[in-house]
Amino acid sequence: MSEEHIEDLNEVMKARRAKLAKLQEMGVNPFTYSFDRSASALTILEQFESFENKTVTIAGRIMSLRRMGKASFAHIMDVSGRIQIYVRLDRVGEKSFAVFGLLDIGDIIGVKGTVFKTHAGEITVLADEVELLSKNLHPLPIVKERVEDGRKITYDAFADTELRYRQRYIDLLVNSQVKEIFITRSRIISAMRRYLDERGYLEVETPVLQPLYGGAAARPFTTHHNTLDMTLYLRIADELYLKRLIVGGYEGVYEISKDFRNEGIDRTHNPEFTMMELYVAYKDYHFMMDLVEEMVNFICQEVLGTTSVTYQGQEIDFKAPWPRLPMFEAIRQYTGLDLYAKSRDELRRAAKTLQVEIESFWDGGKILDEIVKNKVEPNLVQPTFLCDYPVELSPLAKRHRNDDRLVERFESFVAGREISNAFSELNDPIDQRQRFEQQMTLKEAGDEEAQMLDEDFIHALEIGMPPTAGLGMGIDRLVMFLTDAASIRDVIFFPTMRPEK
RNA sequence: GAAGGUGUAGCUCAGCUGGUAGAGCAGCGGCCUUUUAAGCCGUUGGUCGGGAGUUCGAUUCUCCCCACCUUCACCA
Repeated sequence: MSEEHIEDLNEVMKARRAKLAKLQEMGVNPFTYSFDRSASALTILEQFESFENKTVTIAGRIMSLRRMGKASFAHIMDVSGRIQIYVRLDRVGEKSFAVFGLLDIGDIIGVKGTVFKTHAGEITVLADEVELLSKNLHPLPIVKERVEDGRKITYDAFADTELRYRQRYIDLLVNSQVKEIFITRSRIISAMRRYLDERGYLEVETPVLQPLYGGAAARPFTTHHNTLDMTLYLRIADELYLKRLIVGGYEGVYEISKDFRNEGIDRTHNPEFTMMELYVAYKDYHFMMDLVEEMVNFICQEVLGTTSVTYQGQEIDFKAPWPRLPMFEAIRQYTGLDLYAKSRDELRRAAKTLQVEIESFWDGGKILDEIVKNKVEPNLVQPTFLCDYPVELSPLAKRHRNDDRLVERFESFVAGREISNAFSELNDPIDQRQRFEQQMTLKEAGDEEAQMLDEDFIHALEIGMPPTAGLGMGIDRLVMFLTDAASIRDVIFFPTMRPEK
């Protein structure tokens, strides 16, 4: 603060500081300690009849200011909303009115006054006392709104996406719908917790820093521990640790946490994102499909009061049950080709026919995955379970009870995007070792996302894991669907950005 | 990683084929005691993302760099 160069500040900021100095000369502390409130803006607006002509104390940030000589109107905003205040010289006295004259949009104030309705019909607090609580020194974007024919028209919206993400605190202040999105996000997560807690699942925490990463196909972030002098990875998934807890005797555990994947950024991917993983003993993937449907329905009802939403112009209904579409049937349906039990070369030809680009080192599973990604997934607009994946794609999933080529796995899709991934967990340690070894082969062949062999995890399986169903659900994407957000950055407070130079 | 787009006052934007910048809002001064995108009068404010080049002269043309957006690639 002492290093601040006043001469570098622009005119507006200089004016703010001049006012700050003036206020201090007048004996006003511009950064106070606390303030007792008796009501929020919203409760006064909603319960006007019981507040009319009563005294209230409220606090909030000045968001608009209309001075008219010896009287002023302003809107102040607290977490619940905005309410107008009316400050008159003859009511607050000369000193207070002079202090009020030095206030700006962006200042945080406390007001004691009487609730009434103006001639124009707006519920307003007629101030008896106004107290500055925190001075604004950097001007806020001024966003003005007008209601015409019931529609809200916004003038000079704070719309620069880069600034909105970098300075989210401003975005939250001036774009009211942004605050709503994040409140909805919170409610979604808390509804999910409630659903899981009510069913007796135990919320747990497992390591973020891991000597071996696993549980998903992804490139990790690497870091280093000084004292141990060892490389550690930021987790790409919780899976292998949560399954160790099932081995340890818990019968239902879940974790809601950040995972980190060192990959591209676009509107559905952020390097750190929130994942919910759940493992339930003695259950299989059929149980997990039922659970996903039911849990998402529960969340929709709790948060939105309905299961149908509009996402980017598309009507989507989460109402259970969702279709359960075996992968090879889906491929038949959307490409006309039957790719079941085809050789790698046959799959290559199919990819070529379908104009799906593939890499030379890919095995049959990976080629299939690419075909599904391009030809099937975009069609899955309404919530759908795509199930029964080829075994090569799922090194941690259990073989299908009726088909050795497949695993008991499903992913759920909405608007062409995956929101969950689950399977009957592989608990045969011998099979698991072979799958890991196959992954190692892929890794050597150049697949950077192939998984690493985790001896301790196999050791755990050798101790014995009950049959278990496991689930991973991307929270950010779920939030996107329920808030109609086009970009993952709209549902993450502080998305990863390059630093400003 | 590739292609395209954008970057001008605190905010939202305008600036045609090069002549060193404008508007509205905000700010500042004045008038105004039920206004509300308050109004009226006056006024301040910009290394035109950064750097280099071409030119008598660059916000405008060229090149490099930076950030963001979109699409693709990659990725759940």
